[in-house]
Amino acid sequence: MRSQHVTIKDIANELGFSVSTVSRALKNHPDISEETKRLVNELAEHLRYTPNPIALSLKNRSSSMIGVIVPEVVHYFFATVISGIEDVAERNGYSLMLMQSSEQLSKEVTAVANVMKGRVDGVLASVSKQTNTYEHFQKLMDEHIPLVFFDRVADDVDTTHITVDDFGGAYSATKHLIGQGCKNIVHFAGPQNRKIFRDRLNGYRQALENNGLFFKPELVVAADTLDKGAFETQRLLAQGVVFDAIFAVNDFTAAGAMRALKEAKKAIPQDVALVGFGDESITLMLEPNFSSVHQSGYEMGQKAMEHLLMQIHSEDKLPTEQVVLPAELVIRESSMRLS
Amino acid sequence: MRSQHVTIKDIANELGFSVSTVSRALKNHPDISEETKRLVNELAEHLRYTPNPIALSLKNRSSSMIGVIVPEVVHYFFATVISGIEDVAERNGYSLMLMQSSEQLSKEVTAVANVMKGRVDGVLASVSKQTNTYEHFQKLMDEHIPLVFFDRVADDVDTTHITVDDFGGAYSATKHLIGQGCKNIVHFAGPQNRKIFRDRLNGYRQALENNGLFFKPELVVAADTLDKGAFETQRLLAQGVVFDAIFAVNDFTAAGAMRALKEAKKAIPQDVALVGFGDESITLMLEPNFSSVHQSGYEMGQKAMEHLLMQIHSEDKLPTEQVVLPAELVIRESSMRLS
DNA sequence: TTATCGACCGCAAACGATTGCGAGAACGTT
DNA sequence: AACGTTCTCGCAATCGTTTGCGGTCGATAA
Repeated sequence: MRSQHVTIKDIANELGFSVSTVSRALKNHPDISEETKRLVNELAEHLRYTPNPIALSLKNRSSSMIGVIVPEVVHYFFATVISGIEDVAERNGYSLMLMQSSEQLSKEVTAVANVMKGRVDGVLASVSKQTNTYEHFQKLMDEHIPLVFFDRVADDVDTTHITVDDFGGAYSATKHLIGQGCKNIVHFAGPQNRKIFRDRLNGYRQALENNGLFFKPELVVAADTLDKGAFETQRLLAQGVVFDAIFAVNDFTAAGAMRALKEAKKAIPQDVALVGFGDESITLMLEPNFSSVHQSGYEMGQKAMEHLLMQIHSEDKLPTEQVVLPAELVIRESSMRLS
Repeated sequence: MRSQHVTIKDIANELGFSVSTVSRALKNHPDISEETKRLVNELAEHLRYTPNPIALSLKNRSSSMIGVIVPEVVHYFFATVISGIEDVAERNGYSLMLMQSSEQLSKEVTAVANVMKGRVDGVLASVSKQTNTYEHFQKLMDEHIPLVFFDRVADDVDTTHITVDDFGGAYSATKHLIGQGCKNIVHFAGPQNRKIFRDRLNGYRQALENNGLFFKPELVVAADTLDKGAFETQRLLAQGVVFDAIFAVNDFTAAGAMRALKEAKKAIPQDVALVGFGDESITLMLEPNFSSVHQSGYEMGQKAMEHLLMQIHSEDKLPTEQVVLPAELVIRESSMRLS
């Protein structure tokens, strides 16, 4: 059961004009007399006429819809990005078509196919952890559908990327810990097939080497969840590995580490200082509040949408840009050893 | 710059058939010879023809799009709901058009207006905290656009609601605290213009009265954020109000209360037991882990979408349903006084 | 030979809106 | 009186697809 929308034709019939006259009257076209415009506009108002956007889409070959493909909506960071996208889109008269890949390549491919049928004017995407081929995105490019990647980018596809300065954020976090007198800094690292996680590791490493410390492979541990963070921290302590700081690839891992440290009666930050990445809300919920590298998903979403709009509105292909948003270290109790 | 999609007409011209023949051939219509079908399908495949969904929308007066209106995407609960909606929608060939009201009535009205122009086949909505009039939703109903509310429902609008058993959840949380020996249970309550918050308060009250305790208005405090939870807890302590448990309307408020209690050196749960609502991830991140009423947003999203699909596919208006999902208390350290 | 009948395919309208072009009326200009 | 203008408005094509109705052609039956 669908609603019966009032159309231009309804107005035309009622008034005895042709649809073209009504259309022009509504757009204030000079060819139409004031009297006719008045009649048409009054009736349109009375009938609550609104133009059918689907018909307009067909005519104009543009839908005012933006396809958004994210790995998971439930990740706080992605949720903030979506929020930023939505705000800019809404302000510019665009709507969002949301699809999630659930970190699966197959669903990502489906989503891209969906989007390629011509439903959308452009696409914003962040690739799934599973993605190792970029053909589907390349097809999008081949069809000349504007595409902008954010956060998790497809390195091979030649289009605009919006990322945060993972390297710089990791660098300043590590440097900060060194400044606090830490000598043996553990890094809980994420999967190295993703550039963002490699960058964080590299930033950590570079900061060590630039500040008179050695990079010790045994202090780099694969851990990117709360449970792994707790488990690996316990393991390090049990194995008697000497360390006085932990820089975690994300806040959940840091939270896990904190739990294990507390259980082992280690003082934070005196025995072990702690810095996370992401500056999620839990940094303020745990005690001590812990330091983290702030990355604004909201801002990323805004920037991504703005760049996409520029591409959509431009006549010819714009040069691709690599936008890197600053990642700012927020220092809190968990890493303040000096006063 | 838009892509040049291949259309049925392209195939028709290439092969020298009319568009009608091509259309029928693609749909395996009996009027078309096998030979023609083969030619058409081969060329369609070769040209990677995909039907233009916008043209189909216009023709069929249905867009296969569902409008989703939520207060905030960044709330974990809503993110899980969206995830549930998306899964069911995707499985049924529907796409999501996402809009957020940012808890503002004005943006909610805009979103509804957007959706009413005929872009969508149905709407799923959860109303903003600010919303106190339901005219905009009523208009949707008047236009016969299928509408299902979830979580925060508009009581006045006669349509299907999907909620969790807020009353039951609050009841069992409170009863549990009483069972643990608590005599003076504080309730941090949400805005009472929302039914869900009223229900939680009522569940709390009913549990008290059914279990031999008096309902004391001074123990009900308006607080629904982390900061307010912390602040009001401090205030209660400072004013010397006697209480041995807190049941908070959501987990963030509970987290705030926990912080204030820790600062005041109150033992949890010995001095004050604590139960939240929502079972968000922080319940496991804080120490002690705190009890909470679990509500499955994912399931709610699925149910909402399923009910909406039923309405969309039905010829005539279905009777409205009030679906109440169970809210299950998850007991953790923060409220286990007896062993 | 003619009527009948499948088999196969095209015309055109329709969905709702836009727009180039042309047409009719009224008016003024030589 | 003949012509040119200006003001208003309608026709019809277009966007991509579907579908009722009709038309053509060859074959078979009468």
